[in-house]
Amino acid sequence: MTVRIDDVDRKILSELQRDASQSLDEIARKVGSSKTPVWNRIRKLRQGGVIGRQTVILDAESLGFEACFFVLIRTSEHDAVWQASFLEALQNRPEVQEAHRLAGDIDYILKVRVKNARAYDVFYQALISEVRVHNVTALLSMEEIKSTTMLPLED
Amino acid sequence: MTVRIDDVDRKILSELQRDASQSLDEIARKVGSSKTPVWNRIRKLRQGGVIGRQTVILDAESLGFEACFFVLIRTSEHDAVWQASFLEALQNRPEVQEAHRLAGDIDYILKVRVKNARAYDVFYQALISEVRVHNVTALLSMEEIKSTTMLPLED
DNA sequence: GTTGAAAACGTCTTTCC
DNA sequence: GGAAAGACGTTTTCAAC
Repeated sequence: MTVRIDDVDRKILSELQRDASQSLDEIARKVGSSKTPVWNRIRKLRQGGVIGRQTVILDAESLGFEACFFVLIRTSEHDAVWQASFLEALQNRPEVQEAHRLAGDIDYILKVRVKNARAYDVFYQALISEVRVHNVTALLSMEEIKSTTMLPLED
Repeated sequence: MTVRIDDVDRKILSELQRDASQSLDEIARKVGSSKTPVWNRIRKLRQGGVIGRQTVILDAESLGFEACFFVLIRTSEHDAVWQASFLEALQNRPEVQEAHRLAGDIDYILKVRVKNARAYDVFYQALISEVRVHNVTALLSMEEIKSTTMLPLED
């Protein structure tokens, strides 16, 4: 169930990720087409799951989220039950913004956004009491140099 | 120049990050207010930089971005010139979705989204030819368990 | 600070080429 | 598949309370 994506689709997606508040007319002009075909393509891409949530990016600092940690996790348990409970714990914690299962030596990496170091400790204590992990390393971000959700669609 | 944010603002922001395509009426109803005041608050939050870009989240896999790496970087150079050139290199590379300067042992972490392992190698070779780095470790994501830009505003 | 109304604008559908 | 047009809803402004 894969959607076929051509160059015009890619241009539309590129515009939408740059600024999702643009009007159809504006997008149509930029991609060299007109309202109806652009609208049909967007609908197709939405239905195909290529276009997901429409959202606004908020400024974390203004809202008091002043600490960001990358957490490297090693575990000794690799069975399905453990994995399911770990996964659920991550999904339920809103401070976890990203979670990836990794290849190699380190098993998981998390990106955790919290108000301050104390809030991270609360998170950490809660997590290790819920699921067994072998080894945890927290990397504290001093400065967010770059942060984007944009995919580079124009090659 | 900090914007004061109250509970109503937080509810509005929360709704906007959940679904930025909602109408003013809908948001107003949910936060227990009406169109005009909600509109004025949103404008204030936008001007104050609390609300940033409005975007759509695209499905990386559908678009052929099948590899995601977290890159841990150690450097021996810490002078301002080196840092500026490193920063610029990261800003100019669209495959770098996140870049943080860290406290401690590891100096930087990047999140790099590419089409495949070969594309990562191209990126890596280009980066180390542009700026001197002491040590680089790449962590390959096998599975994106969670990925969100939402901040937990309701405490 | 809220309400309500009006004008401008955008979306989505339908019809025709 | 694309253009045009229309019905409908939304945004934005403004005047009154």
